[in-house]
Amino acid sequence: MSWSALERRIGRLPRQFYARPAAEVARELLGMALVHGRCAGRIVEVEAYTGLDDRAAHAWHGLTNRTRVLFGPPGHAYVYFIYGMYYCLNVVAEPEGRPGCVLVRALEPLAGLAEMYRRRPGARRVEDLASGPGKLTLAMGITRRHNGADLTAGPLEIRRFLAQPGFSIAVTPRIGIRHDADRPLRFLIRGSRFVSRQQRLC
DNA sequence: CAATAGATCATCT
DNA sequence: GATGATCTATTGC
Repeated sequence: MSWSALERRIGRLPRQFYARPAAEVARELLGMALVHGRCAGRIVEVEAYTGLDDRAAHAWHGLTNRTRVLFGPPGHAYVYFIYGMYYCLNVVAEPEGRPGCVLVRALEPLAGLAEMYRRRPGARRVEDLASGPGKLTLAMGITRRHNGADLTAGPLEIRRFLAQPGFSIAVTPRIGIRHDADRPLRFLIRGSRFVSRQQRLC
């Protein structure tokens, strides 16, 4: 196999992967590997936020200091602080100027488990390490320093990995929002033990 | 099991 | 000054 063919199968996702509608990017991020330092996890749950037409999206109010990176080029991290305590990691989607994004909600830990347990003292089982948006940023050591980070170059990466087992995708409404709460924009790997909540189909 | 309270602060009204 | 894309511990059945 040529190097570029191998890259396409196991390499870091290129910017054009992200320059598509948020729901499409969300769906395709399932099964990819999020990597930071020695820690890595398989993405098993995501939510799409479609931008200006989505009352649940931060970008719904338009461009502010906080939402600036959402309006920037795709393939960057949007990390925000919530409930005075937790960080949430999003991936900026859509072409530049359109603020769609994907919230990464749960990971199946793959590597660096000892480090993850150290950062998540409350976790008793592997399933507790990164089964929620706030948990996974803790486990992976992601903070506001990563806001705006380029996922196609730099320490935080998303990679395709070889030997991806087949899986099917479940779709449900998004979790923890008030507005636009019925849109089917949450995507999970069906049957995964590592998702934030058991699936409610729609 | 399910339901609920409390922690705690950046952001925007 | 209110709110929020959460998590954990605790209470109650």
